[in-house]
Amino acid sequence: MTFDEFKQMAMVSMTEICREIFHEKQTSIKIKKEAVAVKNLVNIFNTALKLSNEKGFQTMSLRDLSRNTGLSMGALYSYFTSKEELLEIIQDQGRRLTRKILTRQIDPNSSSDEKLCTAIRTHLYLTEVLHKWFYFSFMETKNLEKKQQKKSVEGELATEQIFIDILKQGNREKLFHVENPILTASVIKSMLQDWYVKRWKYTLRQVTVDEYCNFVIDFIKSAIKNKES
Amino acid sequence: MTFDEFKQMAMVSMTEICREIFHEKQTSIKIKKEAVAVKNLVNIFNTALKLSNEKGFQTMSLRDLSRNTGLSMGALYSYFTSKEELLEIIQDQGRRLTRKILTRQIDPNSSSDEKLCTAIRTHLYLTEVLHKWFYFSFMETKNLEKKQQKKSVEGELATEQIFIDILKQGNREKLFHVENPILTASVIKSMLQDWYVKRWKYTLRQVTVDEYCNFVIDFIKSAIKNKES
DNA sequence: AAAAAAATAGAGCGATCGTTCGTTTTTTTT
DNA sequence: AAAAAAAACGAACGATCGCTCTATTTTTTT
Repeated sequence: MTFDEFKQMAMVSMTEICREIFHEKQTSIKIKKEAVAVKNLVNIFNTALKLSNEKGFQTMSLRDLSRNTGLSMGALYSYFTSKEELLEIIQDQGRRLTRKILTRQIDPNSSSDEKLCTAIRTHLYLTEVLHKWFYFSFMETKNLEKKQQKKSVEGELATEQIFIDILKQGNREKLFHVENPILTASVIKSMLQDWYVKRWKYTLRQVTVDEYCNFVIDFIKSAIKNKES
Repeated sequence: MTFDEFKQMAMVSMTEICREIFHEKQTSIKIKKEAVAVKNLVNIFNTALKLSNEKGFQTMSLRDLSRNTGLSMGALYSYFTSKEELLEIIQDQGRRLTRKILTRQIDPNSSSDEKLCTAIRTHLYLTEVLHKWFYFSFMETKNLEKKQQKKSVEGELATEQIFIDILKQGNREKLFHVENPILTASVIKSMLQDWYVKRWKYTLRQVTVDEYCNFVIDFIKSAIKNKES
């Protein structure tokens, strides 16, 4: 799957998930018609992400959000009951999308070597498409309430576990030689994270997502490949 | 130098720098006596860092800061002219300390191999001791005004340049084989960053700074060492 | 096209924010 | 110990925050 196909898939999923949210949050959302609700939800989420990435969610006032979405204060509060809830919905929406796409991509019957490449590529493509959400999620986690914070941590550790499992499989297959799979997965994840956290740096240096992807795969493989075979 | 020695050095530098700030910011600071000023500045900075790391600088109100430092609102405003300025002073203070310590440690006449180890170790020790500041700086950069943001970016790129230079020296000395020193330095930096950004994860897994340090050095070396020699 | 329902608008509320400033307390000097 | 200087105090101010609620506009149904 190329990056452009990936991008399109994510876009479709975005409105899909807004439709899901509309049906699940009937108690919070005062709007009756799906078409209206979904259209405005997409607008609200995208605008909130844009503003939050510029100056942080806390600093973004709902009047900012009102001005930038073109919706009045009253209209906004037809889609969520509090600013806190908006934060939670956005986080939740991103987690759904991530899970939906990640599990779809990795073929469980492939070799550790292939799995590693696919996992890295998928993760980078995903964070490239959903850059704003990942950056937002990364920055705002500590502002969530404890319960939501826990979900965020679980999501993070789950992603890491995927890499731990791949590395262990690689050890069994004698393709990799990894003494400490946990720390290795940690540093792999830190490299993937850098792509969306320090996005400005790579934009500045005109590094594309495919270039970065290939570089990271080569770097990791030369660090962990089994030299005895 | 062991980690404990390193820790003590940073503590001394902390009050040193508060003394510097006191003398330079005479226009902002209304306090006359150095001893009083330095004592309270240290208190204010440490408390502000603590609160900011819990809930973000923007969310921390000056009444929070007042309560936690034991100083009144009026007293606080004897040490800075605005909340914005406080943010800038803290950022500036951290940058000074980083520069002061990093340049002190690396011996320009050593081999690339040694330099790499020293740079990694020093960076990790430094971020361990000044964890709160590094985390704060990382999280709050986007809330600075453009001019201060630029300083922050410059600091980041300067640190990265240190690694780029070491890698290039390693290529010349035939100790390393690094095709893309810029991207390699980038991912090295991302691993070092993970230590203070995802501190909770390593605390949870009971990984010490020395363990992480040794692991990262091994990982990087096995990725970049010249296999033809 | 009139009536009903749905959606939006935006002024207004109490709370809290950053900041100021006259007063009080503490420290230093005489 | 009295006078002067330095430091700390904390109530008060205007601005802005999240949020609500009624009036108005838009859309749908009859």
